[in-house]
Amino acid sequence: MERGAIPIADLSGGLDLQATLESGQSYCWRRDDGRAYEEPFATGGDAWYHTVVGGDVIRARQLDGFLEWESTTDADPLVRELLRLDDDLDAIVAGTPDDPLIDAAYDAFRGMRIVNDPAFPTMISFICSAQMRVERIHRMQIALAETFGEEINANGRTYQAFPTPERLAAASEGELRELGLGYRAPYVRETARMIADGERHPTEARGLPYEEARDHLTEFVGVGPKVADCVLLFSLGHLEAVPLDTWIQTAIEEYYPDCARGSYAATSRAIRERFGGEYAGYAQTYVFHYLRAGLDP
DNA sequence: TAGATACCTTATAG
DNA sequence: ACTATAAGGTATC
Repeated sequence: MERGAIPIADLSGGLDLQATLESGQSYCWRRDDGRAYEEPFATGGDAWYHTVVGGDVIRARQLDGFLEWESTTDADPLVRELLRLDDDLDAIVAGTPDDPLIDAAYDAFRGMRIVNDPAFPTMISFICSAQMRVERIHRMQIALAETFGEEINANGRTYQAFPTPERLAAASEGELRELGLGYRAPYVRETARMIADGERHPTEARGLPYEEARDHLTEFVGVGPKVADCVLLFSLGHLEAVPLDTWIQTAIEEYYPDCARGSYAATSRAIRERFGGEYAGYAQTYVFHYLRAGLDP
């Protein structure tokens, strides 16, 4: 295993690894201790987490001002990329419009970063997220990896990669339902098949203008505008995407009623503008986590 | 094109 | 114990 330590003092805006990984934006990392992410998130800010990317295992934890990592490869650049450590978070916060709710959320969890997860696992996990609680979404992804994922042995431990599109496409609907996916099972299967067959791929949305990118992603089965926004924000670098989930919808009614426009597309445009445009997704993720933690007055 | 409804499964509230 | 309700929505009509 190779190792490294990234000084957090060098990162604009700092880092809160636990908030980053346990705030419900990423389902690609697991705690080494096997603890499920509790609501709103588990205690223990110095826990080890691990993920598998491209056949390599990466472990990471935050301790004493450093982000420590261990990996089967030289993971320094990969860790920076996956956790968007080079985002100028101070500048992003400074550039966000003054707003009591956003300010409070930024103050509460400063250092939380938007993740940059691989596209396929992100798309599947957010298809699974429909009408689900965060902790259960995690368990579903773990079940998928343990059932259909390739095993990787590293440093005397076995890890499971997230399944390939081909493997999930080959699973039966019944097998997926047995893992607790419910009505999402055929969505996962069909979207996996579309990708495995090369009909289209989520990463094609990376270079498109935001709304075109969102429309592109909704071609996948089980992917509506909300899930598309999650994939754009947490995997494809569209930091202006603001997923309109139940928490944000409620916040719009309560704090930004003038942004409620009836349709998803129109409300999306209004709230993106209110949240500062280019980096509106950062504000969304902080507000989401803040509301879910029950910190709003 | 906007609006209503069904949908798996689990956890929690009453 | 038992029913109602809601959980990071989407597809269908």
